[in-house]
Amino acid sequence: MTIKDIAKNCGVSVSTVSRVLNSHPDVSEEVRQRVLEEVERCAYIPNDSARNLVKSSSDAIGVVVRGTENLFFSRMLQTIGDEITQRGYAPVPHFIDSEADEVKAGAILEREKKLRGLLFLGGRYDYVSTELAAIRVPFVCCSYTNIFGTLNEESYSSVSIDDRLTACRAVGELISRGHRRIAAVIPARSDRSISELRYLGYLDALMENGIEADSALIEETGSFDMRESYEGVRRLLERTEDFTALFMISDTMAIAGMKALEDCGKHVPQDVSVIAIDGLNVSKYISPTLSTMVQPADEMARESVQILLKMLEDPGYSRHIRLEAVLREGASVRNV
Amino acid sequence: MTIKDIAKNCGVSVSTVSRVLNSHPDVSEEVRQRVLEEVERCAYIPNDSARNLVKSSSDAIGVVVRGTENLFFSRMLQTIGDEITQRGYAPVPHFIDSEADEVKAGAILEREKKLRGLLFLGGRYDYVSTELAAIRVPFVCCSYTNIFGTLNEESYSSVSIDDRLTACRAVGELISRGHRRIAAVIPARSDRSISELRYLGYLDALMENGIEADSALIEETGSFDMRESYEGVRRLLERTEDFTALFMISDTMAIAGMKALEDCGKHVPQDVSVIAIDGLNVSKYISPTLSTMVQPADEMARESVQILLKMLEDPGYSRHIRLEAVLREGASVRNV
DNA sequence: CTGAAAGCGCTAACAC
DNA sequence: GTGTTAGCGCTTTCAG
Repeated sequence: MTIKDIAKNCGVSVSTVSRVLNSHPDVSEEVRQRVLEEVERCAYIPNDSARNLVKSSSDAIGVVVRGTENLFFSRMLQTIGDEITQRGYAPVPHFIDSEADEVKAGAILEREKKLRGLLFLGGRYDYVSTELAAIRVPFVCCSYTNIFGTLNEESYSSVSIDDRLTACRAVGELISRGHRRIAAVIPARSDRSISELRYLGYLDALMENGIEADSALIEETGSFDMRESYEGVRRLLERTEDFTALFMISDTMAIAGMKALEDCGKHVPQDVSVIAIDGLNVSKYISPTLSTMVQPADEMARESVQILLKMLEDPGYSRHIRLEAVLREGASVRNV
Repeated sequence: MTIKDIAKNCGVSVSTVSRVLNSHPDVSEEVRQRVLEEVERCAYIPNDSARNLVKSSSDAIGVVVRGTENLFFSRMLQTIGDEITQRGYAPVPHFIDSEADEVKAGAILEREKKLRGLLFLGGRYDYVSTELAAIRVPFVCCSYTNIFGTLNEESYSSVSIDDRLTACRAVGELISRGHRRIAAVIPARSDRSISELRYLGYLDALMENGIEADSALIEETGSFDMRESYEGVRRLLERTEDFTALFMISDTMAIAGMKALEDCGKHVPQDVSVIAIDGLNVSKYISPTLSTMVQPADEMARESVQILLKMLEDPGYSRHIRLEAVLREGASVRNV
């Protein structure tokens, strides 16, 4: 069933059917009705590949979301979609695996949908410019930066929190509450990515306050997985109990970590204070509620779209914005 | 940059380039190398729309995932993808909003990617056959059923738990532990969907055990949202404290509900026992751990793929499988 | 082994 | 208002 069949069945030409399908004005009401009925009757659906192929441009903006389990991203996607629509463009969301190559996915999407621009929700922190050659439209890295890469700053935009600074503030909060022995459970010390950045922020805070980092207080987990976080905290506890606070680099890790503490007889926050980064919704509904640095998801989403649209108008425009994560105080931290 | 440009730059024809790109054997090694280098140099990416358009068939199986925030689905998608790949087909995942029309999305995807079959992860429970006319390939409803609809059983397959029975078992568990006053907080009593089914299961359990349903113990929330669940439980508590157990129809709702109980001074499970359905990972990491009926995600995923593949081989084949959800005991239920 | 050419289904000039 | 037609970028016969 193609547009030809519909045309034939209605006794009109394909262009007329095409006009009806695309709500062009130059069609008599009578013909429009006839075509619409036939389309309905046949449950005809236009072939999108053919449409995209012939279209020379569009008002489409691709949104590549990396990691389908990331609640943080799916929430932002909502705002981004609304914002794009409201500005007269059409969002084209595309989910990929958290291990997948977002640049490649973006490049394919760009050609397929004739995109005007791209928004990446999550991606690598270490692009080099040659691999970005495949992307020929303006793009914004949303919620991450290219701090470990060598990209020319003018060639793209980014909107995110300052991960290192935020981690530093989180740990600083613990220190200001009197904690000195602060453990950290992290996926990796040097993944050239978010884990490394937040770990560096942890070190910064210690340094700033004249506290010596103790490697016995640092445990690596290999991933952001809850099970691994749980086990990481248990390993930490087996090695030493000599700490009063625990810094976790994500909310989900913190939730699993708190459970490990409880299971080992350590009460939060009486025995151990816990602080994290992200500000997920669920963190408000656990006991005790988690103290966490909230990423301004909505603002991040809106800023990203705004910047991208400005890049479309004005080639050469680019911005790198660091938004502030603010502490949402829960009940997981106490003064010592 | 199209296949033509590559061909021209290499001094060969487009068909030769196409052959190289699709790893056909009939190309001299020398030419293959030349083409590959040029492709690399130009960061050329074939246009997928054009490919899909010209392709007459494929080994692609569409997986329409409804609801991007559903952790349960993203976990199943992994297994489904692996299983499809292993069987020699190619999974084409496609995420849509939880409010979106999965049938339409599936139909579009089917034509665009020339799918052999479709797998729906989440969808409406009340299809009528006319709206399914748009789908011309075998499909399996995964994790839900068409119990409120009028679809011909032979025209499709489904794999899911028996929601009503599972709810009945969950509440039955509470009753067997001595509870008689059992409250329920649900999105809706009659949404022709999962909420209604699980609510009916709740009523079944009461009925079977000669307990009269008390509408004062039932609170509707309007959605599965955590905030709404939290507020629902608070409303319930304001109205009555005369219950010893609480049935929540999903894990996330239960987590928020437990928080509401705690915030109102009700300890779980000392004052109120809580049980739910789903078996999310996170439910193992909250305090107290949640007692919940676990949906066999992996088995569901694998069965779905298996059935779909059989439907491809044997048109006319169809199955409707109800898998069993098993209780994962947490610490949220006590005997009274 | 390689090239020429016929479409895949659709849109958008361009005629009438 | 409506029809005709030239591609969009690619794969795939069919010749050579």
